[in-house]
Amino acid sequence: MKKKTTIYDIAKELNITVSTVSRALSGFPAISDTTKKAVVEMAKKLNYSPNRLASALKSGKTHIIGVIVPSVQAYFFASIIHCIEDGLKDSGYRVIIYQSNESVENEINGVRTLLEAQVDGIMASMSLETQDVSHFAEIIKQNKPLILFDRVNAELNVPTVTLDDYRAGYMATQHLIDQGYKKIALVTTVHQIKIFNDRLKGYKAALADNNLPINDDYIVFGGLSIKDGRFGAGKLMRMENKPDAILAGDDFTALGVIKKLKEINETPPEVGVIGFANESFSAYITPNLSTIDQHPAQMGTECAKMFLKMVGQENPYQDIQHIVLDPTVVERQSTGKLPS
Amino acid sequence: MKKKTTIYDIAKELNITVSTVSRALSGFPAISDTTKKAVVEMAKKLNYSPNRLASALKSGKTHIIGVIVPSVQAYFFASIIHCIEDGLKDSGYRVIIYQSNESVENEINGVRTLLEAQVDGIMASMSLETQDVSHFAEIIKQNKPLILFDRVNAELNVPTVTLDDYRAGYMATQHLIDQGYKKIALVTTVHQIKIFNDRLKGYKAALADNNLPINDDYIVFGGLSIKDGRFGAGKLMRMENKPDAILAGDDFTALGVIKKLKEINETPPEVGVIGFANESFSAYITPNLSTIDQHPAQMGTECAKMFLKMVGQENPYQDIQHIVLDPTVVERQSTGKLPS
DNA sequence: ATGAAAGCGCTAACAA
DNA sequence: TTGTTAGCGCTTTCAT
Repeated sequence: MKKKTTIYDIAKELNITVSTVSRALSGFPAISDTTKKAVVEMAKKLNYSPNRLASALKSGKTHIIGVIVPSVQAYFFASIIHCIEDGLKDSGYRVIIYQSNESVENEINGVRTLLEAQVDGIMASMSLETQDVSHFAEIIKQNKPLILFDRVNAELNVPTVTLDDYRAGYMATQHLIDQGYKKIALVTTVHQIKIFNDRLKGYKAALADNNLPINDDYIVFGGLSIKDGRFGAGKLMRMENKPDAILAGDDFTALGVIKKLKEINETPPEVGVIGFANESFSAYITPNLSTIDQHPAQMGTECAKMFLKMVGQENPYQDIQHIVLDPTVVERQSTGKLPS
Repeated sequence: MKKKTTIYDIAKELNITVSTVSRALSGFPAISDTTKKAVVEMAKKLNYSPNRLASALKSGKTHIIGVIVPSVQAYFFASIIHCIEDGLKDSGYRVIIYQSNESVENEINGVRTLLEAQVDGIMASMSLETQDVSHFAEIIKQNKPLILFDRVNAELNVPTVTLDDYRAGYMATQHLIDQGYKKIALVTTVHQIKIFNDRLKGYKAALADNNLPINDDYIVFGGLSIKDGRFGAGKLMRMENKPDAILAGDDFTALGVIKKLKEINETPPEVGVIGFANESFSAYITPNLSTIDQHPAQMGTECAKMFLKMVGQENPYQDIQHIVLDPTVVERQSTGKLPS
């Protein structure tokens, strides 16, 4: 393997010094056009490719930002990442993705790995398991931008981009009520994550505002997955006073609920079902799934904008903003109750 | 922002030299247990975090490998990545993901970015647009491992992990024939990608082997997406002598086909539909979609293994292997033709 | 407009 | 077992 070309090779070839080459290559103003042109040409001729590692080591800036998400397999997170990349690419920032797979341990590892890789900032959405957030504190201590999105934590005093989850829970419940459902159950996660708590509050508030009783037996705490959805629906529908609609913690859970309901011949919209996230499949299943759109694209864009703002100031945390997006109800067949 | 702790700080504190610290931290054998323990303790006390950049610059190894995929939103690619990560993590390699979004330009950018970031190797699945592959040649020139998977290119003399796509095309077609369909159409991509050509050959071979005519009008060349599926199905079903089954280029396309067929009251399995990739939604749509499983998990695992083997040898390309996996038919409702 | 030189944090060959 | 020292490839301050 022949040695890679460095700025030294270019300098030697042109009988100038590395500093000149460095400046010519990085668009430094005080450089003659002749020199600049010669350098650029020689660089191309020698097939020069800069070593970002070296420049990062010296400058302390890698122009790489790390994004930690539970999983990239969810369309929701994939979309956010896509928009973060998009919003950042013009500024020369690259994104590297780290998946926590809903495990705190992986998440801690992720923060460490990214920090050791000297990323210029981190954006994260927490795993379901995460309670203690001290691993994130290290990022702040290093004075690097940390932005939390969707699954955030109030303890950490950092900028956030979230959905108004209280409203989301409220709207989903209200939608079911508007459609004529009266006995509305909730299948959600046991984990103490703010957004799920907020949704729960929204759910309860909507019931209360409509003078409907809050039945604790109607609230199933479990996981969020197709399997959990099946389980939750099964449990609910075996009750004596069974619900006539189910609000599921996310679309995967809602999918499990629907599958179960179909099996026991309570096919939606007979029993109403609504999910969260507007996952890509939700429009295609039968009956297709009503859901709450959480606007991942907008969320990603806002994260990117916020990051750019933070790196622009000497103290990234001098002005901590919290952006809250409005949820939207996506009305489909699964909540289209017919008048009885 | 207070300065970060370096090995110099640890050395000074302990009155030893940086080399000792470096050795103690990296598990060098010839070091006394006392020193090692003291160093590790002091490192923890000073909240030391290594700067991988510096060590990478010096050693020439970043222990990061880059993966280029068309898009992470497809479950197929997300699964591959997941298994690559899994297969590599015990060896201390980290994965960074670059999405080409099916554009050559992005792909070229991706190779450059990853190379400049000094990754230790690259795994890639090519974009639909890619014809010229010279950007990949640079990786080989640098003598870094390059592994191509799924969407590969024969020009590049590198290890590959692929599905037997000829067989996949053949099996899908044979399955439709076995189910009683006789007039089988194909909706595929215009792009000259090997795997799609192979499938086309398999499709034709299966028809020929069953003494069924090959009707060129039954082969629609377009894109691969829900929209393209709708379009292809529409075009096919408007024909005078319309097909009784459609083989779609991937599951997204198949989904579009199904939607169109339902609209025009030719709901599968009346007209048979089969896709490729076993995307996550295919089991949940109605009718649920028969498809070809391409074993992404195995593909990812093989990529990881191959990489580890390649980095272990002084010349990574001394023994170029091509791993070919066997496709599996996943039989579901969309091809469940009833005897007429 | 260009050059000289120090140094980012770490590793590793050579010495002791 | 530990220390000395020379870089890895680049940026940047201070001269010129």
